[in-house]
Amino acid sequence: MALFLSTVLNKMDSKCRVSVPSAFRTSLKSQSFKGVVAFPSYNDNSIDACGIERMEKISNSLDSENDYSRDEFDLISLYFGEAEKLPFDKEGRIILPKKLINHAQIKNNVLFVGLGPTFKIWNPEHYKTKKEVMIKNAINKNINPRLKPIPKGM
Amino acid sequence: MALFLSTVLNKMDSKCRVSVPSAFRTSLKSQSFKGVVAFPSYNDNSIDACGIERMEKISNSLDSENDYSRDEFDLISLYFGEAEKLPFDKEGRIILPKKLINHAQIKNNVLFVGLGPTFKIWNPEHYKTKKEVMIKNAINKNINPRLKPIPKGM
DNA sequence: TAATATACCATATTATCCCATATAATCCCA
DNA sequence: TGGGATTATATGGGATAATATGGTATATTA
Repeated sequence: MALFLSTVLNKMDSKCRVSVPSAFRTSLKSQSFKGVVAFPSYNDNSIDACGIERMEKISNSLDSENDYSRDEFDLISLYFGEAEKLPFDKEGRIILPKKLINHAQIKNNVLFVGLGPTFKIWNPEHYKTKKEVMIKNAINKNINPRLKPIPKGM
Repeated sequence: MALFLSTVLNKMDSKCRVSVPSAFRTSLKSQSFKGVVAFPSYNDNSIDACGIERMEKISNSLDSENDYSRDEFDLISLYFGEAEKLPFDKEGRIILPKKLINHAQIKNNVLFVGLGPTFKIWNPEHYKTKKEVMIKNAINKNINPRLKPIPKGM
């Protein structure tokens, strides 16, 4: 499964094209669909994105035994309706649909932020704000910024 | 899993390249990504680093059953955004990104300090200070410098 | 035909490769 | 065990390739 790391700032042109960071493209190289799957985030004004494999896995899990609640099931279903397949062009760019641009209020600058199995696409200014809020919140609630997993076999 | 030991001092050149100590490279040899993953440390002005396997484990735990609260999840997400995949060149060097150089205030000298499953990259002068503080603190609190197994966390 | 989307080409910038060399570590055999 | 020979490592610089990004031409479709 793909692993997305780091933060990259790129530019969107007049045709709404943006280069997906080279490192992200490399992470996706082995997947069957050459591009990304993107949909509006429900938590904030950003775009969530990942490779097709992840969507296929989620799709399969919906179709077989799972312990999703009715509400969770409904929410996940919504994602599929709003998801877009965005293929790479020859230069490794995708075209951002108007809907997603509006949702994330993207102008010229586009920020790609790795989140492990997924990544987010932001208007950089909004990300800055969001980040500050997250850090402030963590300090307030005294959350230890320690990577707690390493669950087993580490 | 990799095991990083000992302390090595190397130099960063005008292109921000540094040799990763040969022993560290050997520890990483079996991993799929030929390089290191690095991110700013929250606790001090140093760079935390490890192999890709460790990040993959954490990433997988995010994407499957986990007991992270929403706040913890946000905070861990920040790690991925700030982490950088730094591949080895043919000579076993990595290129330190400006962001990390600034965070650790690295000039020419670069100190690699093994920490077991991870290692740290320091400006040697700052490490010296940090070390003195740690030792002083241990003496004050009368901590027994005995190595016991460390169950979890990093 | 107009409007839109896709493919194709050009280029500046940046990162990567490739080679050269000094130093340090290791080997190997007398 | 000593000490020269050999190999590995760290480091420097120039050549080469990849990336991001802009623009033009061709194809689609309304």
